Amino acid sequence: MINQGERRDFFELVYELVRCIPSGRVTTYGAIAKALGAGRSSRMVGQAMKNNLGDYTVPAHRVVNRVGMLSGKHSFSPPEKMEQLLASEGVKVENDKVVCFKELFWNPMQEL
DNA sequence: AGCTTGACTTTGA
DNA sequence: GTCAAAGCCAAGC
Repeated sequence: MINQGERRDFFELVYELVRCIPSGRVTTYGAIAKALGAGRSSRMVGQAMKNNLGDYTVPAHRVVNRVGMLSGKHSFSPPEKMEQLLASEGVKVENDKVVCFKELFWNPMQEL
């Protein structure tokens, strides 16, 4: 259980889960939110990521929306950094979308 | 206490 | 299959 104490903010829980994402794999905001028991607060996951950019170091590039599109790539220092990082991990990105997203998708609940 | 915002998701056409 | 509209949840003001 990633949820040791629900005292923390939603953001921290998101950070922990995102840190657990294996290299070369990606997941969706909804899956994260659901894994945390937040239900449909997928938007908040994104906000957490944005917050992380300034405070914590989390592989936010491995988090995409439900269709595998790099929704938040614009929030990266250079937007191109996101696809670059993904490419470095073996994830191919085409037109801001993850190729074979279905195959690369990492289900948090399946691993946890 | 209430309203606005958001790196989303789901549903209906 | 795609496009537009409504919904949900939590944080920030």
